[in-house]
Amino acid sequence: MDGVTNASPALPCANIDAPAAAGRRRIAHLDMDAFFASVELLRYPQLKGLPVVIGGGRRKVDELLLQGPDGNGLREPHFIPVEDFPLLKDYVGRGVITTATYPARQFGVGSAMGMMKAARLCPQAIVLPVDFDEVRRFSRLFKSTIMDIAPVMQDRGVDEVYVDFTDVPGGQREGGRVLARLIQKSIFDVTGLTCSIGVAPNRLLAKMASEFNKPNGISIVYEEDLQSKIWPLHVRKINGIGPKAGEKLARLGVETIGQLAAQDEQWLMGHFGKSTGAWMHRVSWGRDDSPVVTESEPVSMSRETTFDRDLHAVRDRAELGAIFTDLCMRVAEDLKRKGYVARTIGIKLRYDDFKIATRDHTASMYTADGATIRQLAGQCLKRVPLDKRLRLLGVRASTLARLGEEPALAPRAGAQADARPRRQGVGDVEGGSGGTASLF
DNA sequence: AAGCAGAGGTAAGGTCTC
DNA sequence: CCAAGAGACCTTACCTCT
Repeated sequence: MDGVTNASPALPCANIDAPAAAGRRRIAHLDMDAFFASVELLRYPQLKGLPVVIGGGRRKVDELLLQGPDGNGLREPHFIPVEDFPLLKDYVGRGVITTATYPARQFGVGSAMGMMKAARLCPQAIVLPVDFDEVRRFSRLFKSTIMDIAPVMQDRGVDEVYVDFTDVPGGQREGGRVLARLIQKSIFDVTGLTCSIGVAPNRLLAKMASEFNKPNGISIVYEEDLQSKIWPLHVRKINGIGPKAGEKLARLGVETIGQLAAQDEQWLMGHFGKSTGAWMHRVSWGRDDSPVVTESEPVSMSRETTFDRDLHAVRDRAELGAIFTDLCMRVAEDLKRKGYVARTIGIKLRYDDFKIATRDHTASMYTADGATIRQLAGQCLKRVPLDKRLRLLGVRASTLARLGEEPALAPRAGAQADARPRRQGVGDVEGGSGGTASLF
C-alpha cells in the first residue's frame, strides 16, 4: 500500500529459521470485513442496514456525488431513483461497483458489476463514490496497529495482510488464537472496524482459514485439519485458482480440493503445465513454505483509463492524443514521486470488442521523464493495429530501478533492442495506419 | 556450415488478485 | 447489451551469446 512501509527492515532470519520453526510455524491472514463499505458507514452511520453501492472511482461519479445534483458541494449520499437512471448513466457511464453492503448484495449486486446493472437490480440503492484517501488512512491505521504487536507483516492490498506469528510472544498460544484476539481487539479500538483472522501453519491455509468465520471471526487451522476443513472446499477457494482454472478443473471432473489432491501429479502437469500442475498438487495437500515477506520492490507502474465512449484512432485522434500524453505524464509523475526510473515502456489497448493488445519496448537507458516516456510509448503505438475503435488506453513502465541505483547496462555487443521489426504483426497495419500512427 | 544445449533477455498474451 | 484500475506472475516464443 502506498505510504505504508514496514517499520522493521526485512528480517533475513525469516527464511533461515524456517527449518527450525517448521513444526511450529504459525502464519495469520487478516482480512478487514467489508472494508470499503465499513469505512463509509463510519462516516454515515445512518446508512447502516440500507442497501449501499460503492464504486466508480470515475471522475464524473465523484462529481455527481460530491456536488450533488444541486451542485451544493456537499458530500452527502444520494438516493438515485430509477427515473434518474439516464442521469446516472451520463455520470457512471462505464463504471463498476467496488463493493456493496450486505442489504444491497441481497439484490444480487456485487463487486466488479457494472454500475448500470447494479442500479437496475437495486434501484433504491444509495450510491457513494470510493473515498480512497479515507480508505488509505484506515489501511495505514490498521496495519500500523498490527505491526506494533507483530512486526513481521506482509502487505496484500489495502484490506489484507499476512502476519508471521511464529516468533511473536504468545503467538503459539492456542494455535495463535490469543494473539489473533489481541490484534482484532486492538484494531477495533483504534479504527472501530472489525476483521477476520485465520491462523494456520502457512499462508495458503491461513488465507482460506480467514474466510471460515466472517465477519469478526477467528479460525485456527492445524496441519491435521486438512482433510476435514480444507478438502471439502471448492478448488476456487485456493488463492491462485481463478475462473479459468476453475472451469477447466470442473470440465475434468475436479470440484473440491480433496478431489484435486486425489489426482496424479503427472496428470495435472499434463493438463496445466509443469509448474502450475505441480503447484496445484502441492497446494491441494496444504503445502506451502513461502515466507511472509515484509518488503518488496515494485515491478511495474501503470496508468490506464477507459474512455467515456469508444474512440477511433483517426476520428478522435486529438482526444486520444491528449489522453495518451496525460497517461504518460502520470506514469512519469508516479515514477518520480516514488523515486524510480524505468527502462521498459509499454502500452495497452482494449478494443471495442474487449480484445486486448499490448506492446512494449526496452530502451537502453532508464528514464522517468514524461516526454521520453511519451516518445517511447508513441513508438509502441505504431506497432499495433488501430483500425478498430478503442475503449481503453494504458501506459506502463517496467524494468524498474531506484533512481541513482540503476544497474550498469552491460554494453553487450549487438545489443539489439532498437526498432528491429519483430515477427508477426497480427494484421499490422502498414501503410493504412501509417498516417494515423504518426499523428501520435 | 550446421546443429545442439542452456542461460538470460525481450516481447506478447493471459490469468489472477484486491 | 454490459464488463475499472493497478499490479504481480506465468507461459510461450523468439532471440543472442556461449
